[in-house]
Amino acid sequence: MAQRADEAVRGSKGEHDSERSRDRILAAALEEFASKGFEGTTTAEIARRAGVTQPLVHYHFESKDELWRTTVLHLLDAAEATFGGVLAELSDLDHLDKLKVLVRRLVYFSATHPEFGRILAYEGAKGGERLSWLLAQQPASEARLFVELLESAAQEGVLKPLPMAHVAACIGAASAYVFVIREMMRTVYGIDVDDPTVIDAHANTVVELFFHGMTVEDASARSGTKGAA
Amino acid sequence: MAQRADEAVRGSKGEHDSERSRDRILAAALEEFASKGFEGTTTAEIARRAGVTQPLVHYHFESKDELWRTTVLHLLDAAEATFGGVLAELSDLDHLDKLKVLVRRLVYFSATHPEFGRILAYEGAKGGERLSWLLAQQPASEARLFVELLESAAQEGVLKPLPMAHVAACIGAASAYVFVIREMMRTVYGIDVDDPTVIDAHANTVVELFFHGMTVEDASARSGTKGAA
DNA sequence: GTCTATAATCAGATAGAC
DNA sequence: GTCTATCTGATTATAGAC
Repeated sequence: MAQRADEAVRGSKGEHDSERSRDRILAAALEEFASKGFEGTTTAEIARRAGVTQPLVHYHFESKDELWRTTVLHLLDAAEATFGGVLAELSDLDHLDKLKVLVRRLVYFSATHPEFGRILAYEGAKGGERLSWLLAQQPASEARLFVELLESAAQEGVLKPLPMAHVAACIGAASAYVFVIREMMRTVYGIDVDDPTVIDAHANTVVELFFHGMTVEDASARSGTKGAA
Repeated sequence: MAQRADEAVRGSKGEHDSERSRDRILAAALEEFASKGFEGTTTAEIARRAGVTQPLVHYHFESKDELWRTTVLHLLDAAEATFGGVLAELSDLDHLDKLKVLVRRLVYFSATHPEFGRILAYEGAKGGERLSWLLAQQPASEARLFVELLESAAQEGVLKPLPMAHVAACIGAASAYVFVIREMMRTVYGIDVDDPTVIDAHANTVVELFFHGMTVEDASARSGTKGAA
């Protein structure tokens, strides 16, 4: 289902010996682009991180721009693997339960691929050709389904009539942000967002917040909303 | 209340004629640093934007690093002007109403100073000296008061017992994100986040979401189940 | 205070040996 | 497939004229 980011499917396992260097460059590029943005990233630093020389980057990927696109395609593949077909799988659930599963999956994806949120924030702020290209890719445009699901749920009466583009942006932001600003969470709160316990706590918190709010609403005050510690 | 970002208070109005160039450089630097990050920004582009020559940037500000710090101090001054002493002003309100006012003010600040969210996301992801410096400034450390207020409210029983560092991060992210990714909101949803109507809608949405949730909670539900459009 | 000119370094990309 | 060497242009910063 996912579009392959690279050129072709290898015939067998280690067919080309140097697959390793290429992959290492790609992994290094992901880190660099996510932490310094496109303009702030240098191919020399990517090469250093990957343990190869700078010209090798240009051998495996024509240009810095092409390397960025390949990097983003890999991220979109991962997103597709996480979200592709999820609505079909969940067709038995009602809208509210579908949404809860999706939100939990979004938190999990953000935790395991914080680079995606970083790159999206970086390019989404700036605009330009790279953003247009990114948004034109299939998995990105499928994100609209999330908004549509929210709108369906509202029409059904299980969600309040809110501007769902805003709601979707809020959920996306709240799900991803603590993982995007990893270093800041560590410095300010001493929280390690790579800790599975923390990821779980965040998922629970996000679901509770967006579905029921943080206010203790009523008289019959429910005690434990689970998971929060 | 705010610490002055610049070196001194001018004696009178146009004392030094060229205040204008300096200010234009600072404004240009804000745009550039926010949209391309520190590493991706060049002093030449800042100069071009400000309509001056590149060496003038170094005349008014020693180095690129120093220019970045001055830029951030101006942002922190604006934050201080928006939030400084707000808790004192609101001392008559109960915790819940205080929080609602703060959240609305946060949305408003994020809308009028989207550069702050961008720079914070950029540096917060990367870590390093600039982030440490930023977090050590007064207005940044005062942000902890927000978490403390959340915790007080929870102890009082008006908020659910949730991990408030996560809650604060979620609120901050949801408040700021749509303004951070301005270009993406325009491209994907056709929403102009500079429109005062949109800012208002976002504030209302954020308050509703975080305080009461998006679910229609109650018993007197409509069982509609109309066709899921 | 602002400019032109320029130094010194760094960036992306290519050529060619192995 | 990977390296060394290198070209060209950009980038930060300084020097010095006006």
